[in-house]
Amino acid sequence: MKRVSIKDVAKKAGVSASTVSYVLNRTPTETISPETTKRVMDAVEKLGYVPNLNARSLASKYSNLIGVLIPQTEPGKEFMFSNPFYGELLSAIEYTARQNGYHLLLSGTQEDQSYMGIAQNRDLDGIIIVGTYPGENLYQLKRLGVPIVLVDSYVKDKDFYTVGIDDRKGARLATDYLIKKGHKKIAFISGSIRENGVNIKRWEGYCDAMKEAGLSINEDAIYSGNVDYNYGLIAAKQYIDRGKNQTAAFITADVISIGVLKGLIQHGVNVPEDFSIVSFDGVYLARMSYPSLTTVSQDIAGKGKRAVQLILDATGNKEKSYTDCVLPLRLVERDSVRELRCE
Amino acid sequence: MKRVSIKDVAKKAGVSASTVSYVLNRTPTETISPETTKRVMDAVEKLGYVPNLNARSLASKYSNLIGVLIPQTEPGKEFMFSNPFYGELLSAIEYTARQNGYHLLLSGTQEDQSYMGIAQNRDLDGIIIVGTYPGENLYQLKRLGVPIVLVDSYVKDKDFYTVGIDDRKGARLATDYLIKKGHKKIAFISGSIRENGVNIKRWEGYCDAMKEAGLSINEDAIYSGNVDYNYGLIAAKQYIDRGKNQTAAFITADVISIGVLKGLIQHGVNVPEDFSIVSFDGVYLARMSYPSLTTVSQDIAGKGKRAVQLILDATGNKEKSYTDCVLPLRLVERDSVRELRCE
DNA sequence: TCTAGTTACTGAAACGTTTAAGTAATAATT
DNA sequence: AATTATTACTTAAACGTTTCAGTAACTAGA
Repeated sequence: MKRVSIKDVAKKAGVSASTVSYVLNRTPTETISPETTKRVMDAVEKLGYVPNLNARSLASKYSNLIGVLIPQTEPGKEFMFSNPFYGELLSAIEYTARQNGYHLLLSGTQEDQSYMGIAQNRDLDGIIIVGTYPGENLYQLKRLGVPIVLVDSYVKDKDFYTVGIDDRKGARLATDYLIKKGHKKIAFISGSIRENGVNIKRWEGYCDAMKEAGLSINEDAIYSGNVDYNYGLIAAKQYIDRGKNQTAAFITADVISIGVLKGLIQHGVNVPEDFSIVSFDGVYLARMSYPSLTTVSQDIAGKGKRAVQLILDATGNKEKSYTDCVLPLRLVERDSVRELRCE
Repeated sequence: MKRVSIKDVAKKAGVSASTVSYVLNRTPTETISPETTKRVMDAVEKLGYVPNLNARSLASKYSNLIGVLIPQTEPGKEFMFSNPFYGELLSAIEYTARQNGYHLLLSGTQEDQSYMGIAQNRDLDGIIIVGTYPGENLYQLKRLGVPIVLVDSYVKDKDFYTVGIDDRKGARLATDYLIKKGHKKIAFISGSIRENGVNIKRWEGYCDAMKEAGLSINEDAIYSGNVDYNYGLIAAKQYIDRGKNQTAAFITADVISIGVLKGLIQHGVNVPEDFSIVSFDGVYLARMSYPSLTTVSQDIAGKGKRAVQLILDATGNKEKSYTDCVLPLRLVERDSVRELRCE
């Protein structure tokens, strides 16, 4: 299966290989006559020539490839996407990249693992890392000298671009909403609360709101586990076991909320009649459930788009603008919250 | 940002570049002494050398890259993954690939678009194409001479490997189940019914079951649209508008079912009390809903795994075994079906 | 008319690997 | 002791591009 190379095109067009390259890349410093251009393009067409991007990237240090690292949420398990948020984000990244002639090199990551092998390998033009934490495996990547975009990370380092949201404010928005609706005993249900992670920010936002409203935060109102459906089931069970001491919850991810919803119903607790939920993310799932979820909705598509654009801009040598990108949030009211009348 | 190359390692270890290459690739025909091996490995370690896979693949025609093409379900829209099935499948593919030292080159596809540009570019070791239809853009790819795995396609061509399920049998399984539960008027709700697609097979399976049971298929029991949540809402509305003439439905995708579920509830039709649903796929979503869905469940993880393995085996020159891979199905009983007592 | 500039190319090195073929030293066979 | 094998390497070509540094022909300026 002989592949057609630039030399074949050159021969057919009766020019040198470099001329073909110049024609194809419209290098602005070179001047090629219209007739030659046409002859080359005809040959390209006729032979069905597609440049080999491996060779191009080897020669030019420019690969049209963006690496995307998404955490493997359950180590050892097959499903990287136990949270649909990742799928939607990836989808937006892929779409934007493709619109701009880029492709994606996708890899799941475990935290203990070096990112280097994945990243150094192929002269990537940029790397998008989702939800990572500070650590050596991350800082190593700086050596590559390519733009790196951190999505949803609280890593403080000027060498990285970031795309995120104001998690603290968002959590506050959610909690305030419940308070406004008359709730006083509000649970906090989230994934694991780790330093420099999004959940700790959301926890802070929750505390902000509670404190400002003069409400106390009881130990037994705090639930923390994995960010997945199963944990939602577990949290619901715990809520029952602990004695149903809250009338509402702020839940930091829609997937968890869906699990909680299911768990509660199984135990005869109805949402929103008996229990109100405001959650976070705004994935598609949030509108699919019954009742649908009132949630702090992120612009997930915007997040992916921005991440790619930051890399494109950085590659195109534009000034490092928007180096930290904070996207807006809005609370979407749906059906999972009941207004509590004052007793 | 000087990258360290094989020559740097060679110099440091006091050997030639080819020796380093031989050490690293454990080429079986070459013999390298233990001492040299150690010296090279030490140098690699010390310099933090990682081979450039672009160069490797240029020289060796072997890239450790698998291309994955997933249909962009809604052209022009950002979400390639409007059906969570794709996310789960991709996830399994990624995991298996990574376990074997491969990475994924991901691209969404529109049907009218040539696959060539995406695929020829980078000396892929194999290509996995999800849910495609016969067409020139597909057959062109044969020229590349790399193994191609078609997932969920009814393309008859011995040059492709396939991984799929028996859609017809699965649909029959679903419909039979409803019939066994006493239903006689059973709707068929699916994505667009196209030649050589999965939906036409599922339609056939539905017909098989109905015919065998001596049940008639009414025009107004057939619903066809997109494979997404929104279409489910629409179908539910149509069901109401057409006069609620069925007691149950076989729905060909869980996402659609979720939409139908929601649409019905909004119109006061309860599942399973007033209407029963058996659907297809077995995505996570199916257990998350309320009521959870009785569904014909595929081994999605197995599908992804098999697809990757077929490529690995083909690359490793093993005999073309399992060239057509049909994975098992099973009906998972959950809460969306009610038994109809005979009247 | 001579020099300097411009236009439209070409030649060849370079990118970082792999791998076929070659070589020198030592070991085994006759 | 001479020949053949084996071991442990090295050399150099090749993979398919890009791009720097020419170069030849023509044009413009003095």
